[in-house]
Amino acid sequence: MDMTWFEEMEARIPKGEVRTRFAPSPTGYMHVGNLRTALYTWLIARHAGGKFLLRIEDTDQGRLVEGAVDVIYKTMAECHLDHDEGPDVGGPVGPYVQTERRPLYGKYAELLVERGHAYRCFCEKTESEEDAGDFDRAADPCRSLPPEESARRAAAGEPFVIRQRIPEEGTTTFHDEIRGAITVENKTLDDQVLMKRDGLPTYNFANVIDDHLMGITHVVRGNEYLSSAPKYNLLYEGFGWEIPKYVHCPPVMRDQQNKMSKRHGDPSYEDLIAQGYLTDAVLNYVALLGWSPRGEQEIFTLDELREIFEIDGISKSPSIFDIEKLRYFNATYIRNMSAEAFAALAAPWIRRTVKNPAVDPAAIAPLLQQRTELLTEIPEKVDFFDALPDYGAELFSNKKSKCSPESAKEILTALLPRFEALESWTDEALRAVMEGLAAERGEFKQSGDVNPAKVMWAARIAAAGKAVTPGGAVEICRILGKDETLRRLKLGLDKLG
RNA sequence: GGCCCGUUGGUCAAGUGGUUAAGACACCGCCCUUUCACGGCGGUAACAUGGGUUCGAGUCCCGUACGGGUCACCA
Repeated sequence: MDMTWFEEMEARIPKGEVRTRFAPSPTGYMHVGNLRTALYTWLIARHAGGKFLLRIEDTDQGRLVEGAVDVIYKTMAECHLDHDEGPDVGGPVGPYVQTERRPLYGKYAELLVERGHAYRCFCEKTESEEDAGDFDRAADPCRSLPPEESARRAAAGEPFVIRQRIPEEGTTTFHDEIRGAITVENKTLDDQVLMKRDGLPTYNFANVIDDHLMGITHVVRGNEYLSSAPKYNLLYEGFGWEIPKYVHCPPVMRDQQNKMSKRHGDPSYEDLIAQGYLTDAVLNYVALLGWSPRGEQEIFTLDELREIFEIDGISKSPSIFDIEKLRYFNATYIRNMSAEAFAALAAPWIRRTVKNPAVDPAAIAPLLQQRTELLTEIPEKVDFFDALPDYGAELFSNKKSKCSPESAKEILTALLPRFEALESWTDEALRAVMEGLAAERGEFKQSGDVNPAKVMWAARIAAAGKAVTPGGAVEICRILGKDETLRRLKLGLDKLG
């Protein structure tokens, strides 16, 4: 074996900095759980001023999806999770696509065989999954094959897999950053396959090799790998490599029992965006799902998160994804935007139902900002600006403002000529007219102030044709414009007979 | 089944031997209010369970229950 090759590989590894990696397989979409793992991984690197790498794990050709890698790049960029090294930007420890790293793994497996930490197994492949679990290393004759014979049979072309040689006795302890030290007995570990019969590495083996060769200092991944961690450690020890820190994140659940899954119809990141959620709100929510900061603040920018993120704030137990709370975060993000930013964001959603070019979406947006939790609910909220809904006279009845169809008729009758006479069609003017009418009608509050409730209700119903609207009579009439408002008030009077 | 991990209100969660057991979402009530929202104030609601250790346990130890993960030549 050519030792200098291994030394060269070692020499490429950057030292003295925190390095983390996100290693998704290209499935065509981003799970919420994956997004959170990506975020935590990125935060750990950025908090420490280290490097964040992207590695594509595409060894499962069967699951390959066209364009899926682009989805990963696009999502990461959209979420501002920038990477320092990766397939697209290169880096010192490439290639960053697992299929391109294929030639590496066999060499390391052979090295392990030479050192006695792994061995060739020539046994027949077990076909059924049930039997596969029954592999008994004590009974495997290959485990104790003399090295010369093993090498001879391999050279003769006999097919084999390479298995890890787990010590029979003793225990292995590994350290998880979230839970602390965990010790297991070696006899409960199995001689897992490292290299498959087809010469390709298994996932676990490829991971160890790649993480080491890429200088990964913190291996951040799902809880499901917790029980294979001791085997990883034995592998690192077999190579004489430094063991990275493990951060096993608990899963994001859909309910008490089940992980979130596409199969159960749970939304992916892309689905959430399509449902009207904002990227920043999703990231903020997901950051707090399974991790908590020290104080009571909940709304954080990515920069703030990067400042304060600590691994020990990650929780040990699974978290249930609560769409209601995400909704709240989303609403908060919408409210906290500048009016201009919201107007720009809302405009296309307003235009879905408001086609009339005379109505300016920018005028409607301010009415919406405090009333929108999801962008997708905008179109139905503003549809009445485009076309007056078909409504019945009973809509004028309202207990709280003490309005009835009869009083509405009086009000509209009195309002029409005054609106017609209005020179300037502004909020102030409209308000003055309506409050003036209420005063004339003797509608006052206990405090003695004018109570325009009844007038406003009648005007708003006539103008909007809906019981619930964003904004009040004043704003709606102003946006509608004089001609359209007058037309609608007359129409209302018609309905009231 | 073996091994490993976990368990504070409906949900997210703080809490690291002494607290009236935070806070947020949701829910309910009140206030504000031209509808609906926003906002403000208040309320209901939790340490899975049984034993220890200790002057004192949500916090430490052991057992039990429940949940999850894993035990593939899948990733």
